[in-house]
Amino acid sequence: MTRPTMADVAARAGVSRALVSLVMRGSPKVSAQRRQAVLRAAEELGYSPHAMARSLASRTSTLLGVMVSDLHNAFFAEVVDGLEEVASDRGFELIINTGGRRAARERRAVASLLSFRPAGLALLGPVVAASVIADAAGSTPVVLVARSCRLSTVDSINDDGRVGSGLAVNHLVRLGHSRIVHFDGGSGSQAAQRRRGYVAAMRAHGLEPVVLHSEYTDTAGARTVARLLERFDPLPTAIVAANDVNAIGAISALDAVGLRVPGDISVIGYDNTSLSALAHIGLTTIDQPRHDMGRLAAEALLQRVRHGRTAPVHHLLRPTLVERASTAAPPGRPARGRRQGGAG
Amino acid sequence: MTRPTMADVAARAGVSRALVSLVMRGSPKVSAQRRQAVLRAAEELGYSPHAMARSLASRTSTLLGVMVSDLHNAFFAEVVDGLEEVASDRGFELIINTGGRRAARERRAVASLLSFRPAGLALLGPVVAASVIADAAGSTPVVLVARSCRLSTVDSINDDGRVGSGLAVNHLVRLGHSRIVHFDGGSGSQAAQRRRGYVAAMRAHGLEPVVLHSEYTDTAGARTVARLLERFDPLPTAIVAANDVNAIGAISALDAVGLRVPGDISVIGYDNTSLSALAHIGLTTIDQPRHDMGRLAAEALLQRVRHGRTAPVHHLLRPTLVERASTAAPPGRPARGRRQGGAG
DNA sequence: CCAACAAATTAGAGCGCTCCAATGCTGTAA
DNA sequence: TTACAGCATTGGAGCGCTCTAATTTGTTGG
Repeated sequence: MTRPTMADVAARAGVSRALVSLVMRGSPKVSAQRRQAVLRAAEELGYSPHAMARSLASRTSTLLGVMVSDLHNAFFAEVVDGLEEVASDRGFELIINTGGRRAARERRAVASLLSFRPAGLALLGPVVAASVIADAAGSTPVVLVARSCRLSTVDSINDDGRVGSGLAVNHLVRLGHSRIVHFDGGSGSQAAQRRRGYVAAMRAHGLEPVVLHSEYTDTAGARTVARLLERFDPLPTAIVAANDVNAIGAISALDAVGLRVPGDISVIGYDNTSLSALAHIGLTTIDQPRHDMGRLAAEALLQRVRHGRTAPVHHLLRPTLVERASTAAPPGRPARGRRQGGAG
Repeated sequence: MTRPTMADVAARAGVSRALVSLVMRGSPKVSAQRRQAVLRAAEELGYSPHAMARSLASRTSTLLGVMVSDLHNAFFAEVVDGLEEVASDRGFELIINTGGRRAARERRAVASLLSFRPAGLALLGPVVAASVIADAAGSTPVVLVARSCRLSTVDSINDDGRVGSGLAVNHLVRLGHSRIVHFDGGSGSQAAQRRRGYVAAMRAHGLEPVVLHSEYTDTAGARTVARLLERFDPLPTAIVAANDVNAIGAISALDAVGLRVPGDISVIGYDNTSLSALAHIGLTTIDQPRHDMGRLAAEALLQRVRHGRTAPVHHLLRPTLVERASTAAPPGRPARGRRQGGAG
């Protein structure tokens, strides 16, 4: 029942425990003959090294702690996926727990992860106080994802919500739009940045920004369309929605009153969820490189671990425009194909 | 830099290391006075026990290994969420890696998890050979999720795809439908079971089953509608789609030729993805209790760990019908509200 | 044939903890 | 006073490994 240990392998191979240790760690200073003997003995006994004992003895860890505010959220699940990819590639494992967006639970979750003395700690969308983060950073490298916090001791990975909204506005302006409104995400995360990006981009084009309060849900998107119809005449020709779900709600509300997307009005989402990619919906949207964020987070930790970097890095990733079928030239303009610009 | 150990706390509190150990484990056989002293010393030094050293010494683990075939997939992400909920509730942590649906990688992933000597191992949708699973089960409790494999040593958690399709058919029959077709999921996971459940339920109602080959994508759903329109006259009055995405594709294709859902034809999905809940779509669908599957998986492991259960358990969860707006009585029948039955 | 050196191997302490057996300490009964 | 509980406390071995320093083995040159 109890698994074989290094001593068992050593006994079977007729060598010392230390030699088995060297073989297991792939040391070059072992004769080919003994190596074979050890490997065979290990094979026969079904031996594999005990990672915890190894970690304790060597005072190093191959564990990366990950505190996810909410795994249910597809955004974080993909970040974790990216983290895992890099980690396992480099021989590290992820140890994960969640904080449920509650500071007290997050604090306990972080403490629990730290009790394993991980090589590093990634906090995904934490709501916990900066002091807790600083504390953690005192005992292991820490990287923050989707949370900015300019401590001098932690790395951070964020996407640039301002740039994203700017891309959306630029795309619409290029198509010929000028009456472009923004449905904002209220108090949701990143909403403020997206709003600022929209306003800045509009001003940069000499256009008047119009922000309608909304939320990150489809019903909010639909309600905001209703307000739009009441208050605006003429209607705007394009909507920069708070996110994809909000855009879907807006589109269905427009559809319900006989307005065609993109024929009468263009709509652009944000997040590039799997939703937006459905052929039926074909939503033009802004993609956040979630997977890359996870990868970069892992890289940041491993750089500190393996290369002893101490200066903080702060990645601000550029989102990209994913053009699909919900945007086109405004009505009255020459109808062009979905591709703007180009030689045709 | 280096964190304080038990010896540091003992020295500061003026007691032995063993006493500190007792206090840390909450033993009742410590005088209140010493306990205070130890706790204060620990507090002052910022001491917290080293989980790995503890685990090594006590020959127990508070780690549950989780091998996910694909975290990118929302289904598994939610299962992990359920696992995590129960685990952290019981003082366990999850250690996670992925196998990318490739047997060789999965084998390595499992080995890597086992090297931490976890208290148990959950395999989510593994494709690896049964022998590998049996091996793992030799050294720690194992639970399989979304993979049936009747080894006598492992537990399993699955949803019953046959029951789910049966629910869909029953629902439609109750609404008055009799010409009900199934778009199947081809060779996708669970597709065969859903197909069998559909066929069996139709036969049970004395109806003729009609299965059209399709796939788990929206474009496949649309293509299959095209085939339906070519070949069937009269058209069926209801479609049991392969899954939600397939249903969305079907609905948009029906919409494109002027057929109304549910006015002209009812459509029912499968999976209850976040997609189906959008107000705009309002897809009637079959819900798999993903979160519960994760919870049950964790419970199964912990029962073996804590209560020494050895007999395998095999949970086959009943999916449930989630009624929304894409199903109604067939045309020609008295139009009723969305709720069938009842006193009204 | 032996010193000198490099390469291969090993003994043993130690990582931070748990756990068992042993110790000290009080108070009560004989 | 001694004996003996009963409880609180402690010493020390040991969990499975790594790592340093020491030892053994093998090779070469004088």
